[in-house]
Amino acid sequence: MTQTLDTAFSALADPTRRAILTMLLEDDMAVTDVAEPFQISLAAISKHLGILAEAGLISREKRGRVIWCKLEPDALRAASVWMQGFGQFDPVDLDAFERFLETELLDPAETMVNP
Amino acid sequence: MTQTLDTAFSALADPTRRAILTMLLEDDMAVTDVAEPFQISLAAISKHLGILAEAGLISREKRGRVIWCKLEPDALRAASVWMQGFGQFDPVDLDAFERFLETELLDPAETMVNP
DNA sequence: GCGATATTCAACCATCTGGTTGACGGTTTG
DNA sequence: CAAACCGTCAACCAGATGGTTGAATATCGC
Repeated sequence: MTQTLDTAFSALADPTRRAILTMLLEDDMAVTDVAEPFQISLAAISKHLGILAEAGLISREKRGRVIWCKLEPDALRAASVWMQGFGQFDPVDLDAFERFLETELLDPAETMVNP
Repeated sequence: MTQTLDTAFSALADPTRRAILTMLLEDDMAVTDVAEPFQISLAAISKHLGILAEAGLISREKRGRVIWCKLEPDALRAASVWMQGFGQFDPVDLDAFERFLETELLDPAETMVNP
């Protein structure tokens, strides 16, 4: 449990990785396609995906020479449950979240540095 | 927003800091008292509290020579909202969380390494 | 089989992180 | 006032992190 929270939260602490998760929310993607909107090297993206997979936030499946990345929200649930214990949050404002996602999806690399 | 998530998630990524937050859930505490159950130095705890405060997760107020630390769950809300966007989580199992808290509160330092 | 494509591996680098210790500045108390 | 207490600061250290480049490993299409 503690281990799960460690890896989950530290995986989520990086804006590039959060942007990747947001992209995967739309659809499964190949590594190269995940890397496309970012300015960093493919190898760096590959490392990020490794960290996300290690944290259980995504899974990777090789089909042919392409590796497909898939969102795996179970690890997020653990972290979410932990956080819900603090404070009686208002029911989640999903409209606000949708608006946030829209801007985020325009250009993940952009919103990463410029909220 | 992105900045908030960065600092909030990376603050939450450390088990010592999560343990501190859990302790503060019970009541406000002085720095020395926060440090008591841990084996690390007071200075290290002071740094952790600085990081938590920077992330907006706690606030600190000096009264006399004692600094009181108080849980400030607003920053958690932002992170929680972000996470809720992923996956249709089941309604939070608060009973499970209470059980978790009970074990956690027995000895924060212990549960940190030994879930 | 060969060249192109998809992805990782390995080595390296700069910077951040979490910890230590010792000195220091306020505040309380005797 | 002096001694004790509360907490931070500064300097330092080992190890993690996020990035790079170049070589290596599969797999595909011709």
